[in-house]
Amino acid sequence: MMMRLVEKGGEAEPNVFPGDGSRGVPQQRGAGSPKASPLPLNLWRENVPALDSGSCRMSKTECTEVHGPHGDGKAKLDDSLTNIQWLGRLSCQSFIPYEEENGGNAEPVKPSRSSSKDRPPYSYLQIIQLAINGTQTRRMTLQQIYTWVEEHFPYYKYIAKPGWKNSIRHNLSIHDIFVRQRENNGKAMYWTIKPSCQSVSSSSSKQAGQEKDLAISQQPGSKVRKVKPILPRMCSPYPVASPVFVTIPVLYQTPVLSAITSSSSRTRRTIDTPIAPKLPLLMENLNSCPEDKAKESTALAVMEPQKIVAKRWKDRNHQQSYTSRKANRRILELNQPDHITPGSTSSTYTDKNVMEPIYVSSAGLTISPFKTPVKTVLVQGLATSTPCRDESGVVSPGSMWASWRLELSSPKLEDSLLDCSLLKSPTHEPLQEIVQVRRKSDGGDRDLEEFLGFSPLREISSTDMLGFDQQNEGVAKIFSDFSMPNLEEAIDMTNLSWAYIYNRN
Amino acid sequence: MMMRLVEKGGEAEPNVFPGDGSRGVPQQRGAGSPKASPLPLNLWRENVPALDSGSCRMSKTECTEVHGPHGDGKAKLDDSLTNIQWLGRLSCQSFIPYEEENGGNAEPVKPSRSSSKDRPPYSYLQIIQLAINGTQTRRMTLQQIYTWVEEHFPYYKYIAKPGWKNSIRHNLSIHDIFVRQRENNGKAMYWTIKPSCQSVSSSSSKQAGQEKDLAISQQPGSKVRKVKPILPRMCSPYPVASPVFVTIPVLYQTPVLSAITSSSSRTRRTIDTPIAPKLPLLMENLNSCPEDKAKESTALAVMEPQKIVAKRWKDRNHQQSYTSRKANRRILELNQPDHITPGSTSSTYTDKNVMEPIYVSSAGLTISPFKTPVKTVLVQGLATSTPCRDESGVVSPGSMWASWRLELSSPKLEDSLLDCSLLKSPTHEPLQEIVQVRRKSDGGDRDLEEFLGFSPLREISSTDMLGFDQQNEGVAKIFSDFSMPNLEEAIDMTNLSWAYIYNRN
DNA sequence: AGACTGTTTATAAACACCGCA
DNA sequence: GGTGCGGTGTTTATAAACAGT
Ligand SMILES: [Mg+2]
Ligand SMILES: [Mg+2]
Repeated sequence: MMMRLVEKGGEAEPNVFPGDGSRGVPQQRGAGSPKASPLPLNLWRENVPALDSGSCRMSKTECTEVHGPHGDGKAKLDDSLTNIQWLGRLSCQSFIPYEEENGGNAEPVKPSRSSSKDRPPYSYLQIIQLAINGTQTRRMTLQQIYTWVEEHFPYYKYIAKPGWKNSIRHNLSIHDIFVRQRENNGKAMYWTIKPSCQSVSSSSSKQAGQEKDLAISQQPGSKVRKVKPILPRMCSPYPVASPVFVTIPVLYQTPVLSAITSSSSRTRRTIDTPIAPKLPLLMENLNSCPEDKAKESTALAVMEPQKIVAKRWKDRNHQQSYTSRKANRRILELNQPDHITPGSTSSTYTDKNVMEPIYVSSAGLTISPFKTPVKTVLVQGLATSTPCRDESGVVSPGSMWASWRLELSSPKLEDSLLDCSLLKSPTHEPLQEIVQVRRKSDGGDRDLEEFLGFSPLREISSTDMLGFDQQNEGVAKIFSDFSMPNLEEAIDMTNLSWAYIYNRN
Repeated sequence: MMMRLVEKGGEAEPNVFPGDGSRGVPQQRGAGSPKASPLPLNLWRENVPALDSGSCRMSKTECTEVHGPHGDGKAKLDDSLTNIQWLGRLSCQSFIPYEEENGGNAEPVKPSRSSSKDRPPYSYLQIIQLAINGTQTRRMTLQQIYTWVEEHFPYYKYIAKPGWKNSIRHNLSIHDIFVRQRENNGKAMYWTIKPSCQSVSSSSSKQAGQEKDLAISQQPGSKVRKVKPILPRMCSPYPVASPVFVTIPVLYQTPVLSAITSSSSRTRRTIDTPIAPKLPLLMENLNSCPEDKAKESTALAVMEPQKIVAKRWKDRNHQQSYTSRKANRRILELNQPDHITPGSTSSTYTDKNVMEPIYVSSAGLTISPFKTPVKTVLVQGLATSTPCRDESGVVSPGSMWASWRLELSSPKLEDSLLDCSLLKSPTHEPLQEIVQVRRKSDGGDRDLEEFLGFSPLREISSTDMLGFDQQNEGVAKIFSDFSMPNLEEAIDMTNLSWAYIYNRN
């Protein structure tokens, strides 16, 4: 009797991690009914496959629709004795008490938290962008995305429930920055990233669902599974960065759209959101990173969980709650200057031309797909080509996340060029960008640096184009559809440079 | 000891249905831990509050953050003995076997399936549109939306878990057709519907999650809770309709964007999606519905579940699977004509000027917020002012859904006027619309009619504006932001009429 | 300080469509 | 040619985290 596993839409089961010692050991299924407990017992599979094996009685014939790791969609109906895909079946899941995870007695099979089998701190949105941007052609089939993810994040290959592929497809579908394209002559469908959205969305990373088990684990007396280490959401989109050294430009902000948006003074979001002026890319002020370095690895910024940062801040400030508005504002003030009109002489943000590494997206554009205003954030710059301190053994909160630096092959720069001059507003005014640069080690920042353990990096982020309030993605849609130059028109960007941000008024 | 219920983000508990007999009867909590079972036991609360009471031992002090039905946000910390909000606590949920629900012994407290306490067959997207469009000003605060929903759909007031408010907010946020506006002078935030999207999305209704329990219930030997009666997704957006009598226009379809989209012949979606030409609203060819009727009640189309339709079709065609492509295509061909170029003489869809009721959105525009192409669908027209047959007692599949006709106060027509002339493409070509009209009782339709039990209604649906492939919403965003006339500029639409769809070529 | 409001992500699921065997 | 099935893509529901008001 062959029964089909409808679970997870017939998605493939995760693979067995090589050298895990768990190969062939069936996973436990808890106390419920063996196959179809009406209760979704767990949201995450255990970090350690086959951690507890013993009471799992899943019959092999129950899983006929599993296939291999880099499934080409052809491995079907493998019910031979060598089929061990079902080993990691999600319902065969152990319930490790929360304390046990943090407890001293390290179980032998349990990998360290900084192991690469941990869940990466990137959202699906980011992961897909990383995948697609990691290719030369900047396009990928769905299967290629699957493969890339599995190869770069073993978590999805070995640990995650098969539903992660559903999530990949879901994210491809709902995010408009991902556009389906059909191969010129062939039949294959490729997923691409809209040129106008060429940046990793960066709210690194998921703030949702990541700790849905935490509340449960905090219930007294309840034995709960582990919380997957996913970083909480950070505020700022952070582009897929290649380090570029520029002279820090003046921080200007132009009230370009005050007439268009005509928002009342209460709509803080519209008003405070920096408007993106047209950013001229000139050569004078840029020390481009050596091309080989840029090509060798495009590092992605790694951030610490907000809670860790907040806790440190809290500890340092004597029980000051990290939810304190004042503290938050203090941090944000460092990151996001007030609205500065061109005429105003805000001494805090006057121009200081210092050579500093700045991370920009390869396109030099960061169009946020989100409605929340782009904020500069406390980010540890990791994209420098200098080798980072190796955290051998000790798993500090900082190093835990530092291990998630991605080694990505740098995409061809010319592939990502955006001809910004074609971006026009309906009133035929050229779009503008504002680049925010957070200054370093200035006054109160020192506190922050010390408490953070690193120097907050300057950051460039261009925000909502033309300030369409919360609908900037619509702008991107339109203009990308109409005004975007062909990707085939390769333009050498390696010699482009950032100029001073200018105020066109 | 006061503990805060984090469940559902502190959302209010549902109220007790008046005359339910369940007032004051605590809900059951199953066998798990009383308050915080780590397992999300149920996705839906039982249809019948306090259906099984006995083992619930939830203490009153556990629920301090519940507030009243039409919560004004002020009813907090009501832990008096009169507080019975916790009666319906979601975890106090009974597990009624699937058969028991359909079984003969009707439990006294269980309402009939066609009761208004059943879950309405509308998605949140639709519900919110219904709510907002039901007001004169076409805007609502969040609380007003809550209240409207509770008043119009008792399910949400008495049955649904408090998470439904979260879903409302979620839907307001993710759907770009909902735009936040601040009151001119005041502080209140209002939710509005973008004028360019003035239609009820009408994929009536949810196809997701609606039957997530069905698969479980089909597991042999597993006792499962009931399946909430939510209609599966229909294909076609169907506008919030006021019946308007027009002469059926010619079915034209203009390949306006063939140059712009430049999609290969494989991208079926792009090619087959009708392009929306500019729709001139003239007076000659329209017999507007009497205003009083239109004002009295704007009915929404009620559709039958797709599965029911499909089953009937299947039964009628002797075991022909409803998944048969041929059958499906047969149906779809009736609904969606092939791409008709202006020059082509498609005799199937030539003009027949017959007076027929057509349901159009008050704005005369139906811009789909979806990527899937708009398809006309088998829809039972219920928006006529003639009283519909009352289904007293008997719950037929058809009448079950017919009971969900909404009695909505007709919104002011002048509020929804769209000045289409201002919709311009970036190439300054006026946008065009195509109106699809399905013809009635023509040839093969007779089969369909008979098997359906009603005459499929003609339907007007303009589709993707300018054919931005799957990104029409972006277009709407832009143009609504830039070119939409003020809503304050009231223009009398009651005398407007439909003209023949014309091909500007 | 806390409640309410709004945004984003994760996850599961239903289902349509399509290509292929 | 038909047909069934699996892969792909879209949409909805729900829960949750968390930021903003
Ligand atoms: Mg997409
Ligand atoms: Mg919205």
